[in-house]
Order: sequence, then C-alpha cells, then structure tokens
Amino acid sequence: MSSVTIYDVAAKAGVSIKTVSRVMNNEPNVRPVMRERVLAAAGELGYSPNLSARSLAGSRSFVIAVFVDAALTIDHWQSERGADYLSRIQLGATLVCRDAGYHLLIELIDHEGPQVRQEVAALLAALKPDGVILTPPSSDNAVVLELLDRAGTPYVRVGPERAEGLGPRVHMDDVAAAREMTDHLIGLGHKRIGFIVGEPRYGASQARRDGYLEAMRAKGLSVPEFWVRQGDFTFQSGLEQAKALLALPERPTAIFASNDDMALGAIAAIADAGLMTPGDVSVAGFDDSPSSRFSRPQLTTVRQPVAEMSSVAAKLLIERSRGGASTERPVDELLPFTLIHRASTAPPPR
Amino acid sequence: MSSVTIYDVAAKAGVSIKTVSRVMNNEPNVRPVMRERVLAAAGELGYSPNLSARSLAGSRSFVIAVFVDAALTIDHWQSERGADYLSRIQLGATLVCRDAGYHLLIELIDHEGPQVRQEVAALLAALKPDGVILTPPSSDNAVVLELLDRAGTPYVRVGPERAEGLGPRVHMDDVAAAREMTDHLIGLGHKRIGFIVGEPRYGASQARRDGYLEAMRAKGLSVPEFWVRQGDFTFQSGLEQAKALLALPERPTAIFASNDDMALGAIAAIADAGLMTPGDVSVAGFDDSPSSRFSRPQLTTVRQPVAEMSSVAAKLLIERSRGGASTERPVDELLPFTLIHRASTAPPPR
DNA sequence: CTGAAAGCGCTTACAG
DNA sequence: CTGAAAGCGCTTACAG
Repeated sequence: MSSVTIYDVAAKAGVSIKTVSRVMNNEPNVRPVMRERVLAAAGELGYSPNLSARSLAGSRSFVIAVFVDAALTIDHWQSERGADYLSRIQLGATLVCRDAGYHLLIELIDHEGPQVRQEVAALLAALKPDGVILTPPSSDNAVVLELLDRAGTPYVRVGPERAEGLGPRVHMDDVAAAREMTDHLIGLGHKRIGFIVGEPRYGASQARRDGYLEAMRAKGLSVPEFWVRQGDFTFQSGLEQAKALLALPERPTAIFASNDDMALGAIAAIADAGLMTPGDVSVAGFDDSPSSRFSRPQLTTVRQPVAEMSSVAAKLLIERSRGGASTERPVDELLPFTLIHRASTAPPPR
Repeated sequence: MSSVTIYDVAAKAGVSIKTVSRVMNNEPNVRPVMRERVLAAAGELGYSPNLSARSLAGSRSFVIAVFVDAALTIDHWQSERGADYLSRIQLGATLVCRDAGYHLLIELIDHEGPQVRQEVAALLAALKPDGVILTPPSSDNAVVLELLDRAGTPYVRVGPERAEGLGPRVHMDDVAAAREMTDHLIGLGHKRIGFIVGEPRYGASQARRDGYLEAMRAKGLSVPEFWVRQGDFTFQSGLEQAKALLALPERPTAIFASNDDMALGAIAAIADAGLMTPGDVSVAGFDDSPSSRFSRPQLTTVRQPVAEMSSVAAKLLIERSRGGASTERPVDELLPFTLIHRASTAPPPR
C-alpha cells in the first residue's frame, strides 16, 4: 500500500508542505485557520509523518536507546532468574517516551573485549539516537562514554559507580541504603550479622558491602573476615554462603544478603538447617524484587527507585533533544531508596 | 560531529557510491578486489550506513516491532509482579534481531477503546517496521490484524487463541499442557483437584481450564462447580481462592493453579491454614517463572516455550524481509511445552 | 561488473 | 504568517 505523505496532506489542505510540517511539529507562525485545515486533512487521510524521513532530514531521530550489558543480560535471561532490573528500567523509560512520541530501543552491548569500540560506534552511526540511557556497567565504561562524547550524543548514566565529572547521572545511594539496613538489624539487637556480597562486576556490590561495614564499625561491632561471604547475586550462591555462615561455631543471628535472590537462598538454607526465619536467624535482602513478596516469610528489603531513575533519565534526554542543548548545568540526581520492613527480620533469639 | 557517509567511503576507495552500497549489502557482482578496497576504506573511516537513509530509500527498515497490551503490561509492571512473559519474549527476539542487524522495538498498544485503530495505523506509518510480533491479546485483535494486512506489514501471531486463517502463528498447546498436568495429579492418586482460573482477558486462561476439565472427565472424575475458582493471575487471587478451596467441607487434596504466581499464593494459603505442601495438599502451577524455583517447596509447573516462540517469530519475519515474500505457505508452528516435576506435588495423604 | 541519475519524505535555511 | 529550493544519505531502476 502506498502510504500517505506530506504532499497528500498539503494538496488536500491547499497549503504548502512546509505549512503541514509546521503544524505537525507544533511550530509557531501558523494561523489557526490554516492549522485547522491541515489537521482536518491529516485526520481524514490518516497521515502520520515518516520517522525515517524526519530523522534523515532533521536533527532528531525520536529514538532513545538503552545500553545494557549483553553477557550479563543474556546470562540473567537464560538462567531464568528473570530480569527485574531491566524490566523496571524499561517501564520507567517506555512510559515517558511513549507520552512524548519517542521510541525506546534496548541495545545489548558487549563490554568485554576489543569490539566494544566498533560495536558502539556503529550503533551510534546507524541509529543516531537522540539520547542514550546507560545502565551499569555501561554507566562507567570509559570507551562507551568517550564514543558518546565524540559522537555528540547526549546520555544519562543510571546508577554509575564512579562519581561526578563523567557526565550526567541519576543514581541512588547504595552505601547509605546498606548502612540503614544494617542499622535496622543492629537496632533489633543483632550483633553477629553475616553479609553476602554480590556479583563483583556490578559497582553496587562493593557499595553495599561498604555500607554494611561502615554501619558495623560505627557501632563498634567487629566483623570477622569469614562473616563476609562472596556470592554472585543468584539464589544458589545465597544458599551456599548462608549454609557456610550457619556452619560457623558462633553462627550469625542475622544475614544481610545484598540482593533478594540471595536472601531467598539464605532463607532456604536456614530452613534446610532446621531453623526458622526470623525466629532463629533474621534475613534482609536488597532490591524489592517480585519474589521478595512471594516468599514466606516475606522479605525485609530495600526498594531501589529503578523505574524512577530511568524515567528521570528519559525525561532529561527528551527535554534536551527538544529544547536544543538547554540546561547545561551538570545533572546529578540522587533519588531516594526505601527500607521495606516485612517479616523476615526480628530480634535475635532469647 | 559530522558523520562518515557513503560518499566519504566511495571517495577513499576510489569507486562510486553504488559500489559501496553493493558491498555493504552483500550484493553480488562486485569484484573481490573492489570489495576489499571498499571494506578497507569503510573500516578505516569507521563507516556504518545510516539506518534512516536506508529505510527511507529502500524497502526495509531493519526494525521489528513487538506489540504488547499497554494496560496489562503497565499493570504488571506497576504491581511489581515482574514481567516474566515479556522478558522472555524480548530475550528470544532480541538475540535473533541482533545477529541479523535488526533492531527490536517494544510498542505498548491500547487495545481497549476506539483509539486502537488510529494508534496502530500511526505506528505503522511512522515506523514502517519490517515485521511485527503480536503477543496476546494483540494476536487475536481484529483491528490490529486488519491494519497490518492493509499496510502490507508482515506479522507473526504468538500464542493466539483463535485458530488458523488469521495469518501466521507460533504457539503452544495450552489445553494439552493443562490436561497433562491434571493427569499427573490424577496419576499420583488425587481425585479431588481444585482449579484456579486465570485473568479472563487472556485466551490461555480458558484453554487451561478446558484442559483440566477434559482430563478430569476423561478419568470419570466429577468436577463440582465450586472447585473451579476465578483468579486473575496474581499471588493474592491465588491465596484467596485457595483459601476458599481449603474451607470446603471436603477439601481438595490438590490445587492446580493456572499460573505460578497463583500457585505460590496457594502454597501460602496452605501454610496459613496450618497445612503442608505437598503433604496435605499438592500444588501445581503453570509458567515456570523464576519464583517457581525460589519457593519452598519448589513448584511443579509447566514450562512454556515463550522465548522460543518469539525467536521463531523473529526469524520468520527477518527471513521474509530479506528474501522478499518468500515462503507463502501458511505458517503454523506448534512448539512443545515441558512438564517440570518438582517438589510441590505428591500422592494425597493416607 | 560498475556507475550516473532520480527519488524516498521529510526539515533546514532562506526569502518574501 | 507562508512557501520554493536544496539537501539529508541512502537504494532503486536503468544503462553500459
């Protein structure tokens, strides 16, 4: 089917294509009468401007891209652990884009190896997105940032590990969140609190461990090395590391797993050991994932503003794409986390 | 930054832009020497063809769109139930698209109300995707199908409710899967098996109920009306409906919930009633969602080939986009499901 | 096997 | 407030 073009609308409305263009883009300097005529013609013909033509002729592509790490995402998907983080990123950004007439493209990027440079450069050249939302570990990747700068493509770093000076960022304070959760456990009376560290490729893993250590030290509680166990964000690793913690001569009365999947693994390990959560051992998680609510007991955890972060990122990029390089002040949005108190944490036994 | 165009490559290689175009598109009739020269020039300049220009000039856009229901998806996302189905659809299609140099666009469609027609038409006109993957309930939406046909946009219906004659489809047999799961329970010795129906807007809900009823009847087991409870695919509805089943004078010895979230709700209800799963009551689910593995006991469930369906759909569309309207035989791919036997089902007590 | 010309459907920059 | 011309970076259809 041959589609309706700007020429058809112009002919029907009896104006030039430039006037149609003005109306479609809400530009000023069109008499209301003209505007009405064009709108009517467009409506009758079912006209919708061709995105490729707009993109080629103009300076905007109406596309926002999200960069996610290919290996981690595929691994996450294929291990059937779900992809809650990516889902939330998508939710936040999609809704904003949709309202603004933009389209969201999720792009898998291979961050390891020498082909990053070429892959990202090709993507930017081919797509010419109006903006890119960078998720960890893209948010901190020097090559990606350099190529974006060089291409002049605006971007927002979501939840980056490294601080300012590297371009706009939207993030939350993982250190403070882990500290508050640890304080919550200490406040309940726990002194022996084990910690399960996450996948080292994510900067958040270190941040959460640091928050835990800070809180413990601030309260004068010593942290033997063997209380801090290396996990990888999977249920299985949570189960194994919790088992190791429970086997200690003086076993912890609480386990803080730095994500929910590992926390659920810890609860399973506690049950396997014939113990109760939280009666014998309290468990805290991090993420507020869907399964944190399905577990029994329901998990005490930290809600990250993931959808909010990507929503803010998308808004910033769309604003910028519309207004030209409007706000040149450095963007550094810190969004609040929330401690979700549920049933898996309680005072220690006795 | 001004980008590298086909003219730059042609100049550097000392050929016409048409030859560069031939090389970039792997077209025949280029001498190996020329090909090498062009490739070298393109490599040195870091050339990547502009997608908008290709799309505007040519007959392909290198974009595959996925239509998902806006209301259901937003609801799913915001209720923090995760979006496992969409994640799997994305996994399957993204990987295929990526390998083929295509881009995947997830588009939220409002299926209710009068604006569907305009919204979908505008989307197709603006994007001109090379193909559309329809997920339920888009797969069965008459307006969507009509507009796609009219626009001449190839599509594949994933998991449609209605049968042949409506365009290519890739699906699984929900009725057979529910029948087999019911047979599994009957085979364990259960005779009183309650069923929790899913959200009625999804065709799969009816299919699964039908499978359950067929299996029961085939074995000569009567199904009192109050054994079949209406849920809505949420944990909460599973909990409530299971509670109702457990309150029956002759309570069922098994509950078949037609998705995993409801099955987890049922397990919770059983625990709340001071009973054991599967010791007192067996529970079967449907979906093989991530949380089905995190639950205790782990859930016996049905694994749907969701990623495989979307992967097949993407392959079909890309093939078609490449080869012209190649295979004109009606596509009707039936993909196999798998019963996953885990710990939540066992013989009835006694 | 290779290339010159025309055109895809818009926006930009300019003129009036 | 409105429009005619040029051009965005490719592919198509044709000629040689």
